[in-house]
Amino acid sequence: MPRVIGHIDLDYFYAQVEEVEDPSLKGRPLIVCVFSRRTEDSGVVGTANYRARDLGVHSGMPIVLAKKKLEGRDPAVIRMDHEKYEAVSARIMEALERQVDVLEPTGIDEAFFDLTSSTGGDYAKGRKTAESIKRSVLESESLTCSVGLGRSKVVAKLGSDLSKPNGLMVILPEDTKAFLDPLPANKLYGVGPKTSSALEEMGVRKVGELAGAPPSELEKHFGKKFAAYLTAAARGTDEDPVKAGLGPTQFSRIVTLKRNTRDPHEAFEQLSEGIGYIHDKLASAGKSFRTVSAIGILTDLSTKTKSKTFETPINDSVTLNETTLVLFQELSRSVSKDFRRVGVRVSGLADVESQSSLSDFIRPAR
DNA sequence: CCCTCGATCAC
DNA sequence: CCTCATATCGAGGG
Repeated sequence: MPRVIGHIDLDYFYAQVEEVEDPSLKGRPLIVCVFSRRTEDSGVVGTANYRARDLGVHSGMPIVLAKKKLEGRDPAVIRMDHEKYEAVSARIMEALERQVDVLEPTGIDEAFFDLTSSTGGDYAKGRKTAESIKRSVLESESLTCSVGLGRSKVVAKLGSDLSKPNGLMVILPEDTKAFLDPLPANKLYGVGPKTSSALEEMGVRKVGELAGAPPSELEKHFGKKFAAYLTAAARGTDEDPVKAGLGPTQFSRIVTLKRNTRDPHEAFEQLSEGIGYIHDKLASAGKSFRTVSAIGILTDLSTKTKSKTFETPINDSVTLNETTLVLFQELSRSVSKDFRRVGVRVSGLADVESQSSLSDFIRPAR
């Protein structure tokens, strides 16, 4: 029996949340911005509403450029408030949990879900559930979303993508091939700019062409694993299951420096708030870590990292701070350009609880 | 098998 | 002009 997989995507999420909070923004082009505080308007657009998108603005665009495009259009410019969107997202995800068999959040504004067992593979039932999900998000949070339903994650994601905003697209298993074949290959989940241009060089532009491409050719360019994924994705036969949300496995924070430098103390100084933030995240998640990484983004925007892994999990802030500084001292010696941005990451997370829990002293039977 | 690091993706 | 966070993979070294 084919699976019934869904993907839900909250429409232009940050901007829509702002519109709900202040409906007077609705008629105007709106951009939610990440200010880097380097200069007055340095930074990028996080999300734009459709009014702004119609005028050529998109996420990732420098704020200065977006403002130019919106000049004379009475634009609303709002600073991103991540905590606010996080809270809305958490409420929605919690409600979704109760309406599907398995929920796998993949970002603040999107999630995969599985309806196979509750629908018994009946797509008409699946559509009903999807409609009811859309209704409940609208009623509880006044937010529109887009939902795709199909036999695999890749197909479901395409459905939500192609139907947005406020859409619902159901791709029946028997229609999958006709649906996929004519699409541009770069629409597929996992096919970004690099993969896309490599595919183009081999003469592959459509999903249908990718589906029929010789495996040996794909493996040569992308390696065995990714090649197999591409073929399955293009055929709508990727079997990747929807996995119930497993907690985070790393936390990181990156800041843009006020001015370029390679002085490790200056980098550390400007990052110290970020390190405090990481420590708070660890504490509230009840996690310790084994690995710390210092991250440097150089003036040419290339990335350099240096990391250290401890024998046993750590959770004290002194060690975190000291280690970060040392790593930056080492990192700055290895670079020939200044840092533009610096960051810190902790990974290899472990539950603080489990460190001294009874289970650690019980040898698993073999 | 583990660690380190860069690359890629997508947000 | 160029933010920020996370997961995953593969190469290279041990």
